Amino acid sequence: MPKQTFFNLPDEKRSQIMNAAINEFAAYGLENSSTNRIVSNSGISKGSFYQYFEDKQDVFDYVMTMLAEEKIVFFEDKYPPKNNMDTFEYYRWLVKTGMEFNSTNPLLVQAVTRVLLVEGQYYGKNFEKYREQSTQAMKMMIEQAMQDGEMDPSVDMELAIMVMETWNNALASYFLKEGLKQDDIMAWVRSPETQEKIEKLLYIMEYGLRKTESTFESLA
Amino acid sequence: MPKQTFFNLPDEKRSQIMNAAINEFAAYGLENSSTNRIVSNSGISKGSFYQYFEDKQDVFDYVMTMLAEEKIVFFEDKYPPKNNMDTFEYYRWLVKTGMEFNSTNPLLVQAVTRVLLVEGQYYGKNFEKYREQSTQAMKMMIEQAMQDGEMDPSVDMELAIMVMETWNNALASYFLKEGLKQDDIMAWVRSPETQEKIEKLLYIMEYGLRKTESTFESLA
DNA sequence: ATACAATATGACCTTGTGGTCACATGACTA
DNA sequence: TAGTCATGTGACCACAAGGTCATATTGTAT
Repeated sequence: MPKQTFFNLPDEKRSQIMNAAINEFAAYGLENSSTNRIVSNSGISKGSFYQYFEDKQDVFDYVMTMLAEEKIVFFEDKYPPKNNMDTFEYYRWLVKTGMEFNSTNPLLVQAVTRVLLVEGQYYGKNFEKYREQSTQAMKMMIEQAMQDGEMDPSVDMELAIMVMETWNNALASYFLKEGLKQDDIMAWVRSPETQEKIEKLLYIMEYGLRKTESTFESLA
Repeated sequence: MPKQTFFNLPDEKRSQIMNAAINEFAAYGLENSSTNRIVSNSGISKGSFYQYFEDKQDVFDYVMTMLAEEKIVFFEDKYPPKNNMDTFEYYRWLVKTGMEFNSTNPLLVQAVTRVLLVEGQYYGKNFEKYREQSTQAMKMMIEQAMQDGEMDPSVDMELAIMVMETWNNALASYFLKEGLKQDDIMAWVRSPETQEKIEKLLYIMEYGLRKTESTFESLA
């Protein structure tokens, strides 16, 4: 956690510093980030930096906290369009709403994703609590789906989690790779083309690549 | 490419150097690797290093070349168990044989995977040719599957490639995360447990997570 | 044995890093 | 006005990085 001095700062200065940090982490990750650059890009002195934070890990932890808090606020007043949804339908809603959230602060998402996934910190000890939290949520969803007879029972829990984590990561990567090119990222996410792409991907997750009786019909 | 002096070296010394380099890249990636450590771990002097290589990118390029060459040699005398295989069956064979190859030199695989996927160099210019090569191979496989009516035609080419790349990466990550813990990695790959796990994963890729009429039966 | 080219060496260079600290500034109190 | 204390500052530190180069060593041909 940052020191008290940091929280005593005027809002504008605080967000200047955090913006510089987020930019740095998004561009360089945690290991290759430079406190010198963060300092010079946020217009504070080296000495001040160390009066606000313990070290750069401390800054990054706070970036993670910011993301978590913003996500909670964002989802607070979002509810699925209807009750008693099919689990897969619910997951589709989650994915789409998650993408809308990502659009509200893509750099923040990129910074965290880069460090957790790309730098592999996700499986380190520092982030165990976040990981367990998200795994737990997926577990509940999968159990629900199995109870309701929606999910193939020959797929065991461990495997199902791996599959869903894989898709979550793939979707996040897709969002960052394509989305960050756009001028208006939210418009891009909401466009019929992107929506159909997501639908199709999730359709493949549900029904697989192989041709069977049931076949995807454009939902556009 | 390394300089001629490097290829003049006795075999043992050459492989000492390359082993040190592979260990370094596997542990630290390319950006965070240290020529100083490579030098001291391979028992040569700093000066010699720069008489063999331009810089560390040069070393890594050669690591890539080694992997490609070893892979070609390995696959040279491996043929699918039967002709006229279903494309998905062929892909399953490819994945399993690929895992056997990975077991023959897991550190080399880890070094390259770490830099390409984890460090994101895969999408940079340096590796365009490797990427296009593998994309091309997948494209051919998918086209074949579509022609034969095996693959869902509502899945367009771009999407199918993304799905298969996603699974290739996920399988590679799984192999590195679990396999490197094992004493005898080849035995682990060939064990019925691992084989069934792969079968199940590929089954999900084919048929999806949702419960339908056809359901996975243990193949053990 | 001599001469010459190829190879090997590590001290040294610059640059950037994370981190410290003696001091300057400024706001608030007595 | 004088004193106090939180905040701000940048020169400075030790260290590791990638890379260079004058010199030492080795191998080979005559």
